Amino acid sequence: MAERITPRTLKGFRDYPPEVMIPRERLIDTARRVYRSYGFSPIDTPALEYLEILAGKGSEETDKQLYKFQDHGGRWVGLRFDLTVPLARFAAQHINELGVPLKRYHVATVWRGENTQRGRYREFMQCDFDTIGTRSVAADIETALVIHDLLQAIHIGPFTIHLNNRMVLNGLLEKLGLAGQSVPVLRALDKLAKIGPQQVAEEMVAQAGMTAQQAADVLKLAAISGSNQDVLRSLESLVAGNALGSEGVARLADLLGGVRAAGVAEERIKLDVSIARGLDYYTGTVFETTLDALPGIGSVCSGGRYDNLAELYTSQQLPGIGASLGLDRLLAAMEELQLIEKVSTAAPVLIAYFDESRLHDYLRLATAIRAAGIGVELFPDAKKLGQQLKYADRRGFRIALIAGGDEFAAGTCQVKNLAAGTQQNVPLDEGAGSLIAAIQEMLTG
RNA sequence: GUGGCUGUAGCUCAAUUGGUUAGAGUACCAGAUUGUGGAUCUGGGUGUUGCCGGUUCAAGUCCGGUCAGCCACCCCA
Repeated sequence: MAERITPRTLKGFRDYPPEVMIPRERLIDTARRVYRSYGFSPIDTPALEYLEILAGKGSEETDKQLYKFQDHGGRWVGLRFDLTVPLARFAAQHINELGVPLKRYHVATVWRGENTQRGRYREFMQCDFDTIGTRSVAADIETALVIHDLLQAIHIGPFTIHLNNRMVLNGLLEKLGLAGQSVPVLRALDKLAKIGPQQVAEEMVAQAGMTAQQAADVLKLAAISGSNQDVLRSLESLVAGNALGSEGVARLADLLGGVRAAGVAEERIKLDVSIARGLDYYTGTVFETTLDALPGIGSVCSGGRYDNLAELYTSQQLPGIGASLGLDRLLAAMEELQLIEKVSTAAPVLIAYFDESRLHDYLRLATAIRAAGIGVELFPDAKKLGQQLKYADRRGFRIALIAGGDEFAAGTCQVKNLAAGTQQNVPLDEGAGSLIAAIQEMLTG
């Protein structure tokens, strides 16, 4: 016997069986539909890019996580680790043909060679949407609305979109004479919920070179709470006299007003000065979205505004705003909330292969039902009916069609509702119209 | 990248602490009136105890390595 190769997957890489893939695709479809409804258009870019494009950001961490190698022509190449860098390159290369604003969405796989943990894999999918080429707060509002509609569309229950604006913090830092220290400050601030104000203050003193008083002043910002209007008022007085900070507060007010005008319920939106997002390229509005039922899993949709997306690749100024749906997290949440039905068939109807001499009749039936836009599977073997029904049940089919000699003689077909256990005899008329109507009624009812 | 925990059937777990042929539930397959599933009954073990090596008369059990998973740190563009 030949030596066998052990079937296995790489660390951090996953197989997706049907019952995982079906809800996954459904979620992605919903995201695409919502993105499109706002005029975002799909793009795609190569998985593999010149290493210099990907490594352009130059941070050590990036470099460590990047999958890189020499291709057959000796070129140094790497797998994309997010969709933002490819977008920047794409925009720099094509913006003159496409014009602004450029509204695109991109659903694609990315790779990071980082250490794995629950929910952190080396290959995963991102679902980004961005608006490039405008500073208008209208784009910020629209981004919030897309997040809102998306979460609404997946029926996952109440959620909260947390809003902040980097300009507020940067304005405050300017006022305190700490301009330029926003990166270490944000990094420390981001840990607030985890390690508490005391340790955050210590880290700020140690990492950002702040005095204890300055750290306390910054933490004062993070401690602001109350209704959105209360927060706005507190922020106004905190950054009073600083142009940047005041603009940030004004933009938050505009964003809030716009979202409200578009009909979003008040409780869906929360000004939250404590959210920072770890990413240091955000310069204005930042978003995080949590599920009220599962705050512990963190943000399921995050993003923000950046000043200059493509500065590494072009002299053209390309401001933008966008966000990314946390697909894996969202699916984990749906699983935990038991919103995912265990289904491993993509078609709702199974035709039992009952009578071997009737194969052509079954095929004609299937064709007619498919033509009506309904997915049908014909069981491939003329096994015992009980087994076929068991198969239908296990896979999660909704309806089984049963037709044998008796039915064909009477010119009918049995339509069986598998969940309810009920069934009815439907005449097989020309074009199977009655049958299709019965199926449709059963599927919607 | 650092440190810790774990790895037995598809899944959840057992195996008297090193003792001889690795078990149970569930799932799966076949059958129980060759036309009706989710129930019941019968039969079937489907496993290189993750992998490689070491210690020992004897290893699922102890040791080392490796691979994988989980947790914390780091980081998360």
